[in-house]
Amino acid sequence: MANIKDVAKLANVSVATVSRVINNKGYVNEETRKLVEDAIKTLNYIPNEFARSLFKKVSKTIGVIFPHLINSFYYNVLEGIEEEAFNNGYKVMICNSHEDDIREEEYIKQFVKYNIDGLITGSNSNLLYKYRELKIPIVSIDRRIDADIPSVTSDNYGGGYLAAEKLISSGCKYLVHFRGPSILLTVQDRTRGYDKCLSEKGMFSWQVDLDFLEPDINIIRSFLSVHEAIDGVFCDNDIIAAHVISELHRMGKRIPQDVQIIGYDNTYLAHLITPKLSTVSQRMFDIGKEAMISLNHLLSGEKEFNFHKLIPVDYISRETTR
Amino acid sequence: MANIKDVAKLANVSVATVSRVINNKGYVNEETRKLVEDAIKTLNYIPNEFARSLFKKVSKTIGVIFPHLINSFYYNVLEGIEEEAFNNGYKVMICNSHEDDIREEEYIKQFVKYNIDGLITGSNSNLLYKYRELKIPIVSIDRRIDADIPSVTSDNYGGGYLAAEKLISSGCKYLVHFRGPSILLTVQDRTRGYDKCLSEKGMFSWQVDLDFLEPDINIIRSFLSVHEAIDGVFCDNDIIAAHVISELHRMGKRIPQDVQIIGYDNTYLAHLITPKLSTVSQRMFDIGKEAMISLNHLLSGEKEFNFHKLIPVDYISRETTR
DNA sequence: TTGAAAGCGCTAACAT
DNA sequence: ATGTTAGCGCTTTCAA
Repeated sequence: MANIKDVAKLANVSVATVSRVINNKGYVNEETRKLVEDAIKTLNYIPNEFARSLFKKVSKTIGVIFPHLINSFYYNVLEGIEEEAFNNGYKVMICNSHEDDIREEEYIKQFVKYNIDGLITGSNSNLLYKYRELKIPIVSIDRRIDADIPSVTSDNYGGGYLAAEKLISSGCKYLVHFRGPSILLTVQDRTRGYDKCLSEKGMFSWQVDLDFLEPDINIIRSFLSVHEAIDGVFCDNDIIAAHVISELHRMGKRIPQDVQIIGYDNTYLAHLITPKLSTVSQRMFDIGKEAMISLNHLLSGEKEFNFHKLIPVDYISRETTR
Repeated sequence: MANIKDVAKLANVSVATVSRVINNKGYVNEETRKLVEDAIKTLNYIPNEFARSLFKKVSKTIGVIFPHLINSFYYNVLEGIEEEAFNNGYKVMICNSHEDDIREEEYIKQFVKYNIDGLITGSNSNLLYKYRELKIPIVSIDRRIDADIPSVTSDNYGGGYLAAEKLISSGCKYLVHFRGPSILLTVQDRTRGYDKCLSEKGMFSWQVDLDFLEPDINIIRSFLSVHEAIDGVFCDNDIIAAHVISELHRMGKRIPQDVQIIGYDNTYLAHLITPKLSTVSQRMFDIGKEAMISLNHLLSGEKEFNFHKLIPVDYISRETTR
């Protein structure tokens, strides 16, 4: 692998000149530039980023901390981050914390070793103080850690509100919210939005906690059998909604005539099941992209931007609502 | 951020000694070691990996090239890679090529800038010669690039064979294979395995190409309406299988009495739809893990290992087969 | 057992 | 417009 000295020798100039050419900085004669560029080409020279970073103390790398990858939300967000990072010359180093603080700390150490310039975190941990020690710009996803740390959040409150509104305006009287684990902030926000709309309309709804990935079908079944009158269901993801639908089928209910259902996430599941699922869609790619845009602002010293971005959700009307 | 000099000063030793301590290399008195370790702790010192890499010419980083992230196969594999990499002190830098050669080349450049130690590629591009120029160990996923490049492949041939065998042994006579795009190697392999079993049993099957993510329902519908006798269907993923099932429902066919169906991938979709889908399951996490294990062998100079790993598939029997 | 010093590849004063 | 050189933080010979 050729280095800057080799190039300088071949082009018959000093390393400083080569440096000027590759960084497009300082005066350099057009002819010498040509000479250097030719040398670079023939030697297939690519500057060593380590040497550069060692001096400049920036790495053009950002770290991303996520609790999992196996979850459509995170890898879609990751795509958005990666896209925007790439366009700005940043590399992405991923940390999969597995919700494990020890592991996350280990990763944070890696991050300082590699001098990452910035951090995007979607972790649920309480390692904020560790993040701060890094003394680098941080952006938080789906959670407002602190007023001075920019965040990008999906409008969960709005999503909950929207779902309630749709259900009520299309005539539902007896509602249930099959939600995710209520320890999660996102779930709490959706519940608040949902409840807000309910109280505005003077309505009531049951709330049932379920696991996101493997919801307990027996809970759904027994709830539905006890509450025969239910005619409106809001589910915190499409998986739960799919289970509810198959349960209602078993019970001989017609959808959407007897019961209307709204899911969340608009996964491919939504248009696969019969009837096709009406659902609230999160703009995951945008969330990632916006997070990286915020980070970029921080990185370039810009202070005037929307510090706490709320990414809207979209309601996708299909066949499970009237 | 403290550096090695600060530590040396505080411990009243030379930087060389500190280096010996942090690398556990060379002679160092137990007492001095204690001194140094204390200094490291009080200063919260973490060695700068750039300076280290600059000298040692290894980065403890590997690159991963994937065509997408938005695809359960890739992010599950990524989890496996990440897990094993982390356990061996390697960081993962991801490259999302978007099936775009230009973009992939750009990333390869990034990789050399950062001196990555090894590469795992799941790309479908023809940039092998570019990879080779990197002069670093490479492992290929789901594709055997070349005899001298270790690969980790899911047993697609076996999966196809297995599906045919199950269908035939449970009495199917008129078969169809709704497969993915036949340009894909994985699809070709499954088809070969499937056909092999068929020819052994003296049977025949139709082959229909479909898109993996958004299969054209009209193609499925028209095929099924023309070929009324079909009683066995092998689908190259669960999404296609789900569409086939809803189509068969529409036609008034009973599953599995009239028609039996086998999917592929064992996504959560499989146990969500009614009836629950019998399917072929790929060990995605293992594929990633094994790829990193192979890379690790290469990285540590070991030459004696299984160069071309075939990861078995599992048949998951559910309600769409007899 | 420890320290001094050269050097990894690059950048940026400073000098010319 | 170009070259000389110190130094980024670390590792490793070599000498003591």
